[in-house]
Amino acid sequence: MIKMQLLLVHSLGFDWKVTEKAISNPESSKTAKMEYSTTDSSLVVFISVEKNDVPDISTVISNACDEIVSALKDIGESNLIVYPWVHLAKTQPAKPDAALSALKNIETSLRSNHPDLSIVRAPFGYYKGFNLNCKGHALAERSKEILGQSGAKTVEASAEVTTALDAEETARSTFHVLTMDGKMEPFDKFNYKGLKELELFIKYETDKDRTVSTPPLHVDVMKNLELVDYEEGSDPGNFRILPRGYVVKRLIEDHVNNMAAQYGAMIVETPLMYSYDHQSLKKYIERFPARQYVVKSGNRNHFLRFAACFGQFLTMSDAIISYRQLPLKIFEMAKSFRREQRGELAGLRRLRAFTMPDLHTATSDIQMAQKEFEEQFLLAFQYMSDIEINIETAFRMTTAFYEENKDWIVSLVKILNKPILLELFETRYAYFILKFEFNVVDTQKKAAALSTVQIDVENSERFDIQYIDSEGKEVYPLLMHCSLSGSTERVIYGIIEDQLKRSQRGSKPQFPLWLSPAQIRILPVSEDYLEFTDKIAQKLEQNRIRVEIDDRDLSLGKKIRAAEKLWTPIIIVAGEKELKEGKVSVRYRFNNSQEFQALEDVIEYVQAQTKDKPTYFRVFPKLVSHQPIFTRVV
RNA sequence: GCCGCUGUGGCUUAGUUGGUAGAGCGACAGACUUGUAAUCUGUUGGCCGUGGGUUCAAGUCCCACCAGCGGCUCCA
Repeated sequence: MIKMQLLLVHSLGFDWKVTEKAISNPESSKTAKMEYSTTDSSLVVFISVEKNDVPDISTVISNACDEIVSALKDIGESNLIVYPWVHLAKTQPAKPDAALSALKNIETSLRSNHPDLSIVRAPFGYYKGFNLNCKGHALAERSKEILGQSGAKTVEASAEVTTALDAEETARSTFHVLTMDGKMEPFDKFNYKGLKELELFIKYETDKDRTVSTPPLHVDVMKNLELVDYEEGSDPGNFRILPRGYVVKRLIEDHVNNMAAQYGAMIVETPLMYSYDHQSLKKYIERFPARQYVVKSGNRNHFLRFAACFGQFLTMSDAIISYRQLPLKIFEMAKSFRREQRGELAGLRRLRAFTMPDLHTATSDIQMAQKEFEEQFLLAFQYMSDIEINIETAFRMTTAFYEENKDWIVSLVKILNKPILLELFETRYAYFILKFEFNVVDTQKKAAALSTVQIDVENSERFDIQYIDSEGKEVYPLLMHCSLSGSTERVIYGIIEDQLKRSQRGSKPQFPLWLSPAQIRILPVSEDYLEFTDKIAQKLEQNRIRVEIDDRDLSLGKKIRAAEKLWTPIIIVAGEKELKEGKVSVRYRFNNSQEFQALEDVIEYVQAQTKDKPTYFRVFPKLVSHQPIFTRVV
C-alpha cells in the first residue's frame, strides 16, 4: 500500500538551478522558475507521485497538504518549497502529466487555504542542482508516505489497474467500412459519396483533430424550450429537469421500460451505492481508473454506481438459475453517476449524473447470445426510429469473431440498409468480444453513442454468476449488456441536435409528436373566446392529448410567435369564425401548413401519429398565464 | 484534472485611457380587444460570477476560487 512519498527537510537557505531537460515534455520554461535562491529558513518538501496515487489522487493530495501544514506548524515555519524528486518513488512513478498536475494541485490548494504561507515550487521535468542546509534539530527532517482513502486500494489491485490500462493502450484496432453487400474497405479508402453523416462519424472516431468553431447548440435549445437547466448549487454535470423536460424524460423512459417488459425482461431496482470492500465489486471497479463519486457512511466508503451492472450482477449471483430459464433478462432504469473529468462535460452530451436504461442478459452459449444480440439490436433500431433520429452504426469485435460470423454481421448491416463502421482488434482489451453502438452526429460534427449491446466474457466469473445446466453442473453464463436507447439525457441531446441539423437544411426543428411537452397550444383570438377554447381543450384532453391555452392578453401574432418558439407541433386558433362554423384553424408545424378542419380530424391525426407510444400528463398549468417562467423565452 | 477563452437585472446585451452602471425583451400596471412569428404608454428590476488585493477611486488593473465553453486526456 505504498503511496506518495514526502521527504521534509527544515533548511537554512535553499537554492536550485536547472541544468537540462529530464523528460521530453517538461513544464514550460515560461512559467516555471528555472533558478531560485533564498537565504531564509524554509521547509523543503521533496515529493514523488506514484502511479498508485492516481486513482485516488484528490485524497492523496489533500492528505499530503495536511501533512505539510502540520509539519510547518510543528517547526513554526511559513516558507515552503515544493520540490519534485522522482527518486523517492518506491514503486512505479506516475506519468509526468499526472505527477505535475498533482504537484500543482498541492501548491494551489496550500496557497488558497493558507494565504499566510510563502510557497515556491521547483520546475518539473528537469535535472536540477540544489543546495540544502539541514538545520539538524529534532523535527528538522522526516519522511512520510501518504495514503489514500480507507486504504481501499491495494498494491496488487493497482497492479491490475495498470495491466488493464496498458492492455488498452497497446491494443491495436483497425477501422473499416462494411457495406450491405458484405464488402469491407479500409475507412480511409472508402468512397463516402452520399454518406456524409457516416463520413463525419468515422472522422470523429478516427481523427485526432476535433477542433470546433461553434458552441453546442442544444444547450440554448434545452433552456429556451424550458426542458433542462444547469444547477449551480450542485456538482458540475448534475442538471435540473424542468416540468416540460420531465414530460419528455418520462416518456422517453416509459417507452424503454415498455419495450423491455414486452421483450420479457424482469424489471428491478438496485441500490445507488456500493461498498468498496465487497470482493466482486473490488475486482470490477479496480479495472478502471477512479471516476467515482465517493459517499461516506459512518467510516465506510461507498461509491455511487456508474451503471446498473453491480446491482444486477449481484442479484443474478444470488439467484438459483436453471438452464431452462435462459436467456435471463433483467432490466432497470438506472440513475447512474460518473465523475467525469471537468473538461469532458458538455451540456447534455456528457454528464456526471444521468439515467441509463440498463438491461443484462444471461445466456448459455454464444448461439443464444447472438440470437438475443440480434433481438436487442432490432429493438434498439426500432427505438431510434421512434425518436426520429438519424443514426450511424459502429460494430466492434475481435478479428477472430468477425472471421467466424461474417455472414451474420452482414445480415445485420442489411437491416440497417446503410454501411457501418467496423472496428476490429487482434487481442481483446476490454471485457467484450462483440458490441454495436448507434451514434448520433451533432451540429458540431461530434458523435455520441446512444444504444449499445455487448457480449461480455469476463464478468460472470468475476461476479460468480452461475446456472445449472442439463447435467446438473454449475456453468458460467455469457452475459450481455444492453442499453436500448442510451441515457435519457443523451437521447434528449440527440433529438435536439439532430433536429437542429434538419433546421440548418431549412425545415423547422420539432420533437416527435408523442414526446412534445404540449402537443397542442390553443390560442383564443381574444378574451371573449376563453370559454370556447376551454371546451376545445377538454375534448382534446379526453383523448389524452397534452394541451395548453395561451390566455394572455396579447396580440394573436405575438401568441403565435411564442408558441412557435416552443416548437409547439400543433397550434389551434379559435375565434368568431370557428365558433360559428364549429371547426378550428390548425397550424401544423411538421409541414408548415394551415388547415380549417373539424376538431375530430385533429384528434385523429394526433392519435395516428402517437399510436403505440406511451402517454403522460401535462405536468404544468394548462393556462399559459399560470405558468411561471423558468428559462423559456417570450 | 491540465491549458485557453468567457462571466454585467430572469434573457440578449452597451459600458471609452480606472471617475455616479445604460438599453431592448420579459415581468408588473394601465390602455387597446386583437385573425397566423414581436400593439402602445408607464413602472419595476443590477453586491457587474465569488473572495482577496492595488488605488483617492475598480464592471474596468492584479491574484485566487466558482461556473460555462473549447482543446488535451478520457468516455466501464
